[in-house]
Amino acid sequence: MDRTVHMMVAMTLGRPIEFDPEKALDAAVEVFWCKGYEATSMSHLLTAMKLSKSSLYQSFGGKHQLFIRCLARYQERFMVDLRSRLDQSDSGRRFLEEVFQAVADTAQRPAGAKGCLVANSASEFGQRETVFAKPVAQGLRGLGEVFKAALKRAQTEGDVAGHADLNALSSYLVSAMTGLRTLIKSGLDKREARSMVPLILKAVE
Amino acid sequence: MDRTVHMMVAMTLGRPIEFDPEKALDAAVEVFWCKGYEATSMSHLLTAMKLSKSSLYQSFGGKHQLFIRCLARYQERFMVDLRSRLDQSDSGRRFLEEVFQAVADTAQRPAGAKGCLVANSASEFGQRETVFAKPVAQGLRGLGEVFKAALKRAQTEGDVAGHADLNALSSYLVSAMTGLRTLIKSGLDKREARSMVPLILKAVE
DNA sequence: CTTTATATGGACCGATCGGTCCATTAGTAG
DNA sequence: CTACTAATGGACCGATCGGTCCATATAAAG
Repeated sequence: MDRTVHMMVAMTLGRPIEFDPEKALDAAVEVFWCKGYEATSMSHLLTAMKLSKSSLYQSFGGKHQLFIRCLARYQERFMVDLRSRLDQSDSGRRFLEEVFQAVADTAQRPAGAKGCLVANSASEFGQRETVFAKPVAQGLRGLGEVFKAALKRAQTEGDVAGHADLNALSSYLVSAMTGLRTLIKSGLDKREARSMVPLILKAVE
Repeated sequence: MDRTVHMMVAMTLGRPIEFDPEKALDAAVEVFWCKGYEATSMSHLLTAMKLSKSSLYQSFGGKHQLFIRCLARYQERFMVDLRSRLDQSDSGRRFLEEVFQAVADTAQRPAGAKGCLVANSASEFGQRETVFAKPVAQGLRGLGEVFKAALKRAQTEGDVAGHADLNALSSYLVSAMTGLRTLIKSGLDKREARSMVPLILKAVE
């Protein structure tokens, strides 16, 4: 139907939306990030997102779908930030140091208490909620791939042995990151957190 | 204590209990372990523990208190097992290898999908639920102390440098354990899990 | 204006939440 | 036997859960 072409212009039909969907989504991310999925209620979300129940269901379609959107949004921001850090970093090795140091520095600070939404979700659901298991696993894999890219670069820069198993190493770094964040989340002392970074990176040498 | 003997006789007043409190507690541990605190409902617990609501509230006093009891029970069993493994181990270093290897071997198996109740709780609550934060932090500290004992032993056995910072190292191992379990929980491949163990233990050398 | 389409607020839904209460049951003590 | 104590089953509680529905509001199009 060539009608579609005409309709494109006419898309702005009906009452226009009164909120910024991106802002609302960010607010939802924040809530899920702080409280986890189960502990977050729709009324929490409505308050934080500042919209009515109808609007939420109309625009995001319920808790499950909203959460999946939130996971995706979190993940994308996270990855973009990580990749740009890697690009701007002096070396692959330095990048890894910086990333882990930055996380260690969130110890005993509000940001640290939230942990990582993907890691939190991995822990909350495991393989139990199959709908969430996929995006979560994908999120962890994504993190691993950035680490792998950093390791590859470090290899060319002579900071990592050529024969090193980068798959194992990057999985290890994801695990180390997850563990560090969990400990920080549960209140780990900042000094201790910092002292762990060089130990974590001993595997990368 | 002969005191118990006298009390035993006088204690048997009123209708006797019809269930084994320890079995019931174990069943509750299992449920919390699999589903987490929030996702576990009283009816789940009642079914698993095979007792009536009255009995549960009478004997355990509600979800919060029951969970704290479960945490304690899990922790104690966990610690006893770990310590005996350390005692029976050929060396401190070997003990660490064995422990991490054993965890890696739970990958893609039902046991792996449950994770560790203490680590799960650390992730679920952070410092948010102050009532649970204490036993959880204590649980993680306990694990760290076993690791520290193993490291001390490894030091005397010449497998760990005398100048090594055992506090930092043991915290690191707790973090590594937590991270590994989280990844396994989210479905990590067994081969990958195993390949991570030597990397984790590179910090111990 | 009317028509059309969407957004919004809020009433409402059944189900379930954790928790309380009480009548009944089951045992010991006298 | 009766008296007493404690355990049990189940009715019941208000609150909240996630989710639906509809009347109303607000825009553009004709």
